Formats: sequence, C-alpha cells, structure tokens
Amino acid sequence: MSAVSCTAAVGRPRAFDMQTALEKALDVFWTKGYDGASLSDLTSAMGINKPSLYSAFGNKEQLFLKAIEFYETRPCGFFKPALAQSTAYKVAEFMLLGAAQTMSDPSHPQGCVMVQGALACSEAAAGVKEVLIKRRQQSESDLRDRFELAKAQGDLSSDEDTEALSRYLCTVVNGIAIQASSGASEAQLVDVANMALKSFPRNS
Amino acid sequence: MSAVSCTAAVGRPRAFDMQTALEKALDVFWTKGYDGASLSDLTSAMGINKPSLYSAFGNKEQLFLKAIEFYETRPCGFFKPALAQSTAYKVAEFMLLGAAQTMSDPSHPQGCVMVQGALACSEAAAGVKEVLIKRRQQSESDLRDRFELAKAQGDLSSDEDTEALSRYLCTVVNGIAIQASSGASEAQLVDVANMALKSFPRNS
DNA sequence: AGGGTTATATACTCTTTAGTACAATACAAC
DNA sequence: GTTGTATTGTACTAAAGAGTATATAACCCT
Repeated sequence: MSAVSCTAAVGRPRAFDMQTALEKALDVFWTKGYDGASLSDLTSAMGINKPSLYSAFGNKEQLFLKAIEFYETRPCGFFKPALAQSTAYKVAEFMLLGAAQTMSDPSHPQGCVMVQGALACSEAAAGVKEVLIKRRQQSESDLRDRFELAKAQGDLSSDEDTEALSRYLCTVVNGIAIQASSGASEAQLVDVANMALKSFPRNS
Repeated sequence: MSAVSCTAAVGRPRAFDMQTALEKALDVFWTKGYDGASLSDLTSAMGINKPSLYSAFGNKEQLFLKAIEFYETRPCGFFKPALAQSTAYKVAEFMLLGAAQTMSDPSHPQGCVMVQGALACSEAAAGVKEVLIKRRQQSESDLRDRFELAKAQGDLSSDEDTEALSRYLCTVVNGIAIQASSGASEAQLVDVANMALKSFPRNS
C-alpha cells in the first residue's frame, strides 16, 4: 500500500516487463488516440490481460499519462537536445529539423502523441486532453525561456518577441506533426522546416 | 428508392431542418472528433431521435462526411477566398490571416474539423480519416496550382518551388489549427501568421 | 373522407466498452 | 514444506456503443 513503487520481491513476480508493455501501449495511443484505443487494443498489444494492466498501471487514463511521460523522457526525443544548442538560431534549426525527422521516422507511429493523443475528444478524455494542452504550453514556455537566455547571451537581438518566436516555432512543429501523421515523407518535412527557418532571425 | 434526393412533397413532412441539424452535428464532430462523438451526443445536439438521423443522413459515417462537406462549402470559410486573391503573396497572406481569425472565432468550435475530426483514431474511423487526409492534400495541391498560375502571371518568381511553398503554408495553417483548438487567441495566431509570412517570397 | 407514403417516438437488438471478483499460481521468507 | 503476498487467467458486470423493428402520426393526392 506504499505510495512509492517499491520493487520488493514479495509475492508472485510480474511475468512481463512494465517498460516494454508501456512502450506498446504508447504505440497504440499514438496510432489511435485516447478515444480510439480500446482496452482490447491495449492488452493485446501489450501481451497481457486486463487485470495485469489494471494492477500495474491503474486504469486507462493513468496508463495514458504514464505512456506520454515515457514518450517525453525517452532518448529519441528532439525537444530537450534542441534547447541545449548553443545559439537561438541553432535551437530553432535543431527543433524544426528534429521534428521533421523524428515525426516521419518509420520505426514508430508517425506524428506526435502529444498532439494527436487527444485533440478533439469525448468527455471521458477531457482530462488527458487538458494534460496534453498543458504539456504543449509548457514546451512553448521552455522554448521562450531559452530564447530569453539567448537574448542575455547576446545571440538573439533584444528587440525580438521571444514569446511570439517560440509560439511560431511550436506552431510549425505542430503542423509538421499533422503532416507526418498524414503520411508526409522526411524529405518533404525537411523542406518545410527549412522554409520555416527563413523567418527566424539570425544575427550572423 | 430513387438515388437522387428529390424533395417530393409526399408523406409526412420532416419536422426538423436538415441543414440546421447538419450544422449541429458538425459542431459535435468538430468538438469531439469522430470517435469521441457518440450517437447520443449527435441526436441530442441535433434535437432529433436516432431513426430520424438514420433516415435523413444514412449512418454516423455518412453524417460525418456530409458535415465536413458542409464545412468546406459554407460561406465563412477562408480557403476559397484566399485562392481568389490577386497575387501569390496576397493568397498566402489571406490564407494565414484567415486561418488565424477563423480558427479562433468563438462563434463556433475552435480549430479545424478537417484536422481534428479524425487524426489518430480507431479502425471504425479509418475511412473518414483517409477522406480527411485526401481533402487536406487536395487543398495543398489546389494551392500549388494557384502558385503555378502566379508564376505564369509573373507575380511569383519562376524558380520558386510551388509544391514546397504550398506545403509550408498548409503546415503552418494546420499548426494554427492545433494552437486554436488548444485555446490560443486570435491575436496570438495573427502573430504566428505574420511571422510565417516572412518566409514567403514577395516580388515587390 | 380515404389510401398511399413518409417521418416520428418508443423500445428494442447485439456488440463492445471499461472495469472487477475470484480462484489458481508462483515466488520469498521462514 | 508451509505461510504470506502478489500476479495471473477466466469469467463476469453494468453501462454505453451503433443501428433497427414497429406502431403511430402527419401530410399529399384522388
């Protein structure tokens, strides 16, 4: 009954790997969205039965939240590496090209689960929709903070509107997500990314 | 049994207006998406019972298709007016600003039903998802055709890649749809539109 | 006024949905 | 080996899903 998920080796051991199961669940939500993903879809993709799912992850909503948490922190993400670039322009470049490449990558579902996981949805999904909106807004303000830093460091002109800049970038990234989920190729999305970059101020 | 929907005044007259009912249905699909919109949601919004819905519109899928058909052709759309602008740049400007205004308009659901109606969805919605993708791609190629015309008319340089240009614009418009459906204001979206316009070639 | 025709409301069908009860099972600790 | 604990598989529940049968009501035409 402890709140922390302790790995005490007591009782029958779990027969599946939670991390792999979570990845499978993520793929289902990514492809079908929260409303479109049924528990049957989830359990059959995860290779487990419903009681195992419920005991390990809570319920459908909590499973979704854990899945997108994993999505955000897994190594192949492009967002955090983008923020770590050395100049504002390089941040924007890394972000747009990273989005173009990652979202069309055929080794996982196309697009972005943070966008298509719950965009227009039932009341049952209203909670997760709000969470996704908040996360996207958080990304936007993280990006703005990075550009404020760039101003302080002198690689972004001080009269730039960092909020508008970050919103513009996130808008294009979201648009790229739509295109990718509609079947656009990496090459096509890289073109879009490069065209979007033309609007971005460079101080060279 | 005739295939054409003739308005023969025979039998009991319909007690509701099909057009208004269709608009109500559109609002539901727009807000909840295809998967998230239940028949109860639809019938209660339309103010009719299920048999009326089925006799008037076929089934859920056909109702959705008729709803988006109405969506595309209703007067408040911005796409066709954009194509009618006199120069390539004005087309782009009208398109982006029109998207920013229309999609944040509080007089109807925010965002774009062609995007959020069925983005990631169940197998039951796979058909309508494909239709939406095709419609969006059609818009993209209509825009490209318009830019090809602009080349011929001399208001767009002949070495521009019209396909990349139209894809870029549609990507930003789709991104604006996401932002609007997440609660962005018109002013914020107009900023995005103007920033996106900076990438667009002007021959002035 | 009566017959033909179509829409309406109620009540139903069958399937699928999310979530759970329970008995059997597999391990650690003693 | 027995006990305690936690997971597993099967079978279940109650609600909601899409779609329909049927009887009644409202209209036009003759």
